[in-house]
Amino acid sequence: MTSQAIEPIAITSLAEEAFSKLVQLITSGAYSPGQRLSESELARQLGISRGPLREALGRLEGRLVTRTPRIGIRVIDFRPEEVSQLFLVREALEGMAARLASENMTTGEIEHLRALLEEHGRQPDISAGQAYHQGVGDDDFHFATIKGARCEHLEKLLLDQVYYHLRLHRLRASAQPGRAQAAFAEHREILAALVTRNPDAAEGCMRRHIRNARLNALSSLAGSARDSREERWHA
Amino acid sequence: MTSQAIEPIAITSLAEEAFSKLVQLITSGAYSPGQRLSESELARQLGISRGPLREALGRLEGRLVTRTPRIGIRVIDFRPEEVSQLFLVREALEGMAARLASENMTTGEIEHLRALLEEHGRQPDISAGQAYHQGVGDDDFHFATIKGARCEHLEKLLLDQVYYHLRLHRLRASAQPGRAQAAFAEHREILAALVTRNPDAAEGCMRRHIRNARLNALSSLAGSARDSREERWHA
DNA sequence: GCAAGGAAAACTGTTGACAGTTGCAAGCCC
DNA sequence: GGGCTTGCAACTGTCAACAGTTTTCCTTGC
Repeated sequence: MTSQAIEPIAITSLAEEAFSKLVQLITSGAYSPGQRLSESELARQLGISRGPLREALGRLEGRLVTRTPRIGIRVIDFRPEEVSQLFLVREALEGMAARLASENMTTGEIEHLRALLEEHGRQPDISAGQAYHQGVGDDDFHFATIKGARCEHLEKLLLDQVYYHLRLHRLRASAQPGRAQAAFAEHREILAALVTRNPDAAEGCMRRHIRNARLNALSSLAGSARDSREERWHA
Repeated sequence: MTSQAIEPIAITSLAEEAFSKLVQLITSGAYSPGQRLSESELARQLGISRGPLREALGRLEGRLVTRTPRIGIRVIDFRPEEVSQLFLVREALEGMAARLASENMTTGEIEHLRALLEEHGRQPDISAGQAYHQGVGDDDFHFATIKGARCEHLEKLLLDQVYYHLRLHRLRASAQPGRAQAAFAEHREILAALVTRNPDAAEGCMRRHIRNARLNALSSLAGSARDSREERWHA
């Protein structure tokens, strides 16, 4: 007898798979903000009938698309003042996340964060003031901090909504000279507050960091420089 | 010639109407947290085919219902620690809303809020420590404060998500003796900060108020007293 | 050349039918 | 009596067809 465990077949549906696929397509830039999505065309491309597709699009409604009855579906498109608001929401939620992280993160997680920043600090682009390339997933400073907060609601709002919106709008970093360095320095201040388990400092530093990111994003929008599809939504 | 303006016919769809109807049904308590919803039965009761209903349920997914493929739909049901988290999110968002309201509310709006509290203060139930009956819509202190913040993202998150969840779970107020009076007093402190246009004070008072509401809700849950369907999600 | 109108194509919204799956009840066996 | 198995009804997931609406393109007239 072999002790090979049999993996259960993952149960899914076409609607679910279409939803995931569309989230990935939209947030990766395959469609621009404001772009019209044709249900008929999408169904053809995905190789499914329109029923489950409509269901998936329903799930996306109010998150990444807007639907006008009888007209169709568009990828959401924020006005500049809405982008600004997004950072206010982010400030509130990520400030709270940092506060909770200072209380709930394990020693190992904080160490991971420290090592992450150390590695980030070796990027030549930062000292040159050009860019701050962050990792993805666990290697992203913000992602790791949010996870460390141990608050599913917060996490869900940030990762499944706020961050999608940031990605969709390609908010640029380092448009201002020296911003990459400043962002990195701010990360280090946040880490210091986490290490000392100081909730007020953690929240305060994170909020200031997001406020600076907001100012940076706003000046980018003022320049109307939407020429790059490179994802820089952070700092 | 009459100058009677002709109102355009509102364009909607069965899916949209079903969505609105379901939101109302779920948040008004027609279905309990965790309850199974039958698509076949709902379609019969609403008098529509299952297509648009599935679309409406798709929109509700991740907001007020969870779907398990091939099994069906359930009204969301938060564990106690998730309820607690909901108040942390609320604290962050409503704290920010109060900050923005102190900066953005018109004199008329602040006056309306003052009049609202004055009227609330005449409720005999409050001095008796029994309950704090709040109005609905514009006559609700929190609702009015959030509107006064002038931040659509914040408003949408709070009114279309956080508050739905609070209503769904029937979080009780005034379970602790004296809570109604304390809640009312806290409202007045928030108002004072708004009147003086002090963002830090407004945020600080609102956050403390929500923290106290959280403690109150948690002690209600500890008592496992879910015997009333009366909607008291506030204080 | 431009604007208006009409026709056709493509689209969106909805329904009903079919296939596969799940849950419940009844029957049988120990 | 309890547990297990089987069968059937009801359900969920999907598709294709139909009806109504919108968009696009072409023609005509000024």
